[in-house]
Amino acid sequence: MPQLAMEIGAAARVLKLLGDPTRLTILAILNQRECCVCELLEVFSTSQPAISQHLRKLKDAGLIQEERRGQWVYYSLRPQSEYYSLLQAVLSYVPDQDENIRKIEKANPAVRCGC
Amino acid sequence: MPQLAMEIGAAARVLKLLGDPTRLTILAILNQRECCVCELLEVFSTSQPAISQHLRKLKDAGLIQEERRGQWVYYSLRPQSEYYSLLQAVLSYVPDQDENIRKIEKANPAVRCGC
DNA sequence: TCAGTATATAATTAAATGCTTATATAAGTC
DNA sequence: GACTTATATAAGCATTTAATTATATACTGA
Repeated sequence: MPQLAMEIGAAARVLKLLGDPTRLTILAILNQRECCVCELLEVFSTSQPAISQHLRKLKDAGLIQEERRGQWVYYSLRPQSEYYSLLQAVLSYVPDQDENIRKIEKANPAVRCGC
Repeated sequence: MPQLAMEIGAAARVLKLLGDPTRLTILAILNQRECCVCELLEVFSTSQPAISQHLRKLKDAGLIQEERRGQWVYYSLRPQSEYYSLLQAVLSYVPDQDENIRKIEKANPAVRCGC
């Protein structure tokens, strides 16, 4: 069902953000599970600053939110976003990220010591 | 309802095409009515080659199709596209283009003589 | 306070993007 | 065939984008 119509320029701006494979994958992952940066790093073969910069763009657009917990910063989707349902609609066309999440959980980078 | 999952890189490529305000508007217009290039030109304050170049990208991606009729080339959405339902989902969040279509019909550039 | 880990920011660069102008192609009219 | 209209293509250019490397900041724990 269509939502409230948004300005077309604003929609294009959001879609442009989604139109990058790294960002789209980040969003698809965050749609299944919040993650910190070092967890997302496990998924991509790119540098940490590159991921941080993508996250910043998504945050600036209000699509995601961050929450610091100790030394980690956890990112999650921001359901209050005006574009949340557009995002959900798009993500429903994207494959689930179980594989990538398995990769994250296997590496388990956010916990260094199991003592 | 989610469709068959598509490759995430392919989805990003399509979304990148949608992430331009001119192209997104073109698609929203074509979703309501087929148009030739000179009709689309009425809507945007940009050059004819710019519009043709956007149309070519959309055609290369299989999102639209062209049909020549005399000196005019009419463009329309391509429902057979693998991405048609993603496109429809996105367009449902975009305002209707009645205003732009009125502009086209008022100018009526594809017919020069009413005799 | 120092060392280590997590993350962000800044500066630089290469590549991609979208526009413009100029020109080519195609069809229609006389 | 010459002229006009519609559209496409090519070349050039300015801007944007996404990456990299280097560095700064924030937190943790000894």
